[in-house]
This record gives sequence, C-alpha cells and structure tokens, in this order.
Amino acid sequence: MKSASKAFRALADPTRRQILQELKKKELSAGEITECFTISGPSISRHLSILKNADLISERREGNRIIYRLEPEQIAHSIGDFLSAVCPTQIVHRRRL
Amino acid sequence: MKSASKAFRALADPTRRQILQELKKKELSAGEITECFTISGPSISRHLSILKNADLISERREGNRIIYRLEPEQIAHSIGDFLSAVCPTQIVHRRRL
DNA sequence: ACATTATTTAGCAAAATAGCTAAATTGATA
DNA sequence: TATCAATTTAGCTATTTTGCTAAATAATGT
Repeated sequence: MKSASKAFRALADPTRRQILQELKKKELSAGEITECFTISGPSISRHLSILKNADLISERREGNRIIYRLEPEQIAHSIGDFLSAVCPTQIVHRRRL
Repeated sequence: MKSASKAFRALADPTRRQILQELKKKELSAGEITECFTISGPSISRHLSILKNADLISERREGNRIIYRLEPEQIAHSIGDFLSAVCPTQIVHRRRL
C-alpha cells in the first residue's frame, strides 16, 4: 500500500491521533500509553501496530517492555506530500533542521 | 465533531483523496467527477457529501447541476493544525497569499 | 525450571463504511 | 403540466474497523 494511504487511514482514528499527541512529549512504553486511555491494552496494542505499520511511530524493545517513539519526519512527510499535491498554492514546507 | 476529526476521517478514503486531486485542477460538477471514476453516481455523491461536511470542498448549484470546488485553505488549516500540534519541530506553515 | 510482568496475537461481536440499485428531488424545457 | 437531465436520498449487503476477553509470547527474576 502507498505511504500516504496508510498514513491517512492510521490518522483517521481519534485514539491513534491522541496516541501521537502523547508520544510527542516523550517516548512511552505500551503500558504507559495504555494508562493514558480507558480502553484495553490489547486494543491499544492494535492501534500501535497500525501506527507503526504506517511508519508514524517506531518501536524498540527495552528489556521487558517495548518503547514507542514518534517519527515526526515521517508524519510530516506523508501528510505534507499530499498537502502540497492538492494545495500547491498553500505550499506547506518543513523547516530545515 | 471537531474539524480535524472530520477532515481526517474524510481523507482516510482513497476515492475521496482522488476527488480532491481532480478538483485541484478546476471546479467540476457531480457528474463530471463521477466520470473520473468507475463507481456509481450515488456513491460519488455520498463521498462528496462527506468531503463537504468536512469543509474540504464547497458546492454551489448552477441550474441543473451542482458544482464542487476545492477549499485549499480549509484543507491546509485542518491538517496543518494537527501537524503543528504533533510535530512542532517540523513546523509546517502556510505561505502568505 | 517456574513464576511474574509486559506485550502481542487470536477469535469474536458490535458498529461503521462503502458499494450497489431503485426511488425521490430539483431545476430546465417543451 | 409533463418530461428530461442531474443529483441526492433510501434501503440493502458485504467488508472493514474497533472494541472486548482469553490465550500465547518474550524477557526477567527466584
């Protein structure tokens, strides 16, 4: 599947967008993310796998736990590409790092 | 429902994103949009109402037909707000008109 | 080896989505 | 008014999505 397609599907769900908001502050384990919500761990795990599959977040194992991290460049890239394709006059560009 | 929420849900569907791409070139009637696709008129009509409800497009009646127009500012606004909330380092800003 | 903790995977039910055809609506024209 | 053309609305089915609980996996500690 195309990158933008997976990204937009992933972003369609409010819980997943909120997960991104939480991860914006700092890296979090799956359990810590679950604590931010009222829904079950397995459901959060599924959301995380969708976000990861869309490359909007990355994961690494740290001992017992799995740590999730936001991938802001990927997010900006997937969405920005679409935006500049559809709204060329409202050009959206990433600030150089 | 919140603006970004409706926008992202609307953008989750590939047909709807493609409709935006078509409208980027020029305004089109519902029938002209339908001709760009293989799916039925009623299905396209439903997609158009979702895009319109999310304020990503606007419509006006012109005699017999209904003309749809892209709303690039709204699109950039809905998505850009979320982007700058989640990826503050990768700041996305609209070019002044 | 066994138990504990963290997380995912499997399997299921309810809700939402997207497609279709048929019928209703709206405006233009004879 | 009757008809035609363009579009939407209604009603249906199939598929996808999202949530749950229970079971499986992975790493750690006893």
